[in-house]
Amino acid sequence: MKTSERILNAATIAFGENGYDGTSLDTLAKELGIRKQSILYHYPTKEALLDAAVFGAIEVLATVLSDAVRDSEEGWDRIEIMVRKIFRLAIQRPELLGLLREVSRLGPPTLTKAIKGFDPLIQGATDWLQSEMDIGRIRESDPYLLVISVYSVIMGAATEGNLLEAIGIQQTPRDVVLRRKELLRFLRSALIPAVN
Amino acid sequence: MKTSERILNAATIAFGENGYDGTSLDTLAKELGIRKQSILYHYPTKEALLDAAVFGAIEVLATVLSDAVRDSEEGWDRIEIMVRKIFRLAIQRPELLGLLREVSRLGPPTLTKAIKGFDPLIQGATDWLQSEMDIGRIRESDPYLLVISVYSVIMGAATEGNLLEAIGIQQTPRDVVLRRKELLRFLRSALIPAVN
DNA sequence: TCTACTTTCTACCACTTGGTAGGCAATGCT
DNA sequence: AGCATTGCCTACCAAGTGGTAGAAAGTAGA
Repeated sequence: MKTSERILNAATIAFGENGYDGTSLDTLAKELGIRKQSILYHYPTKEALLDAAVFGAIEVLATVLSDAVRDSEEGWDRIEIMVRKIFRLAIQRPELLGLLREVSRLGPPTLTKAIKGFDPLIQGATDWLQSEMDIGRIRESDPYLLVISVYSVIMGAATEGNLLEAIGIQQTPRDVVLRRKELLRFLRSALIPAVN
Repeated sequence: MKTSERILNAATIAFGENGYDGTSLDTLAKELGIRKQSILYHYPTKEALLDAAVFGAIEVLATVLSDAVRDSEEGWDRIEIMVRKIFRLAIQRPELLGLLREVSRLGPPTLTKAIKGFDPLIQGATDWLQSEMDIGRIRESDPYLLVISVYSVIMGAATEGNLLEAIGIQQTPRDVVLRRKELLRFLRSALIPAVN
């Protein structure tokens, strides 16, 4: 793997797990077995490195989600597949979601750029939700707010593994499946119109 | 107000908004119009200051919630009042929830202590949920996992104000009410058994 | 007034931070 | 061969980090 990619991967993990301020270029370099100046050669500043990591994370997320859209039927089925894919991402690469959460805490200017990258995703989801509402497959409400709500719910559920671990609850794969199931039931009953 | 209290308040806000690593004792002192050494007189280390801030935040949250329990009827009504109180807290003192989220990212040893402080709250909520399930007012499921899920959902919803702000959505009080309403409907349909 | 205690301060310190300047080997192009 | 470019390095720096030592200033009791 190219050095610049190795740096980006390590940075994504470090920023996602320890936060931006909690990550120093020196320790990052030490992990990679190189000097800090090599990092600064590929990414001129620490902030540029952060931006690159965030951009990469958004790209991965966008790919995962658009794959989900492509592979899935309409209606509830699509939401279910999306949740499954995001959960898999949260297990396999928890640092990605951690990084996105970190960005939302850091605020501008990084958050502003990140939002820009997210916009097509949000726009697409909003439009789709609206059309689903129009044909009555999803309950009527403000689609934009709904996207944000569902986003934060999924985000919270997918990243609550840390918490459980700290409390001392074993996180067997089976437990993860259970939690995902719980969330899906949760989302389903909240989104699907009552069948009267 | 006593100096030690002023320090604690400022620290809670700073840690909650900028994170632990993003807050330096020097800037904290400058905000307060004192020297860093005065902070270190009242709190011997930075970590001790963090612990004190976290303890205070948990205490406030515990007070708010136990007030909610005292003031409310049983069943769904109680959950609704709790959500309202937490939302009010998220608006009036967003740094408290931010701090708790930060702690869960920092991990041990601070998180371990925080969990200990939280334990009575979780225990009480779990027992109560179990009893509600027993009499059929809330759907059957693992009460412990449910507490964690509801916690992260509320946390996500209550702190998503940052996100919305960054996206550029106006956050009028009316919008907050709308989002809270949405969340309540969400929780309600997920928790209350279907009335067949 | 003398004394003991609390609180805040100045003066430092060792260490880490992100970043600059420039050297040096490898690579590839002419 | 000559030469520019790429990639990683050593050497260094100014600013900031949490923390120590101890002086100075207030405060209260005898």
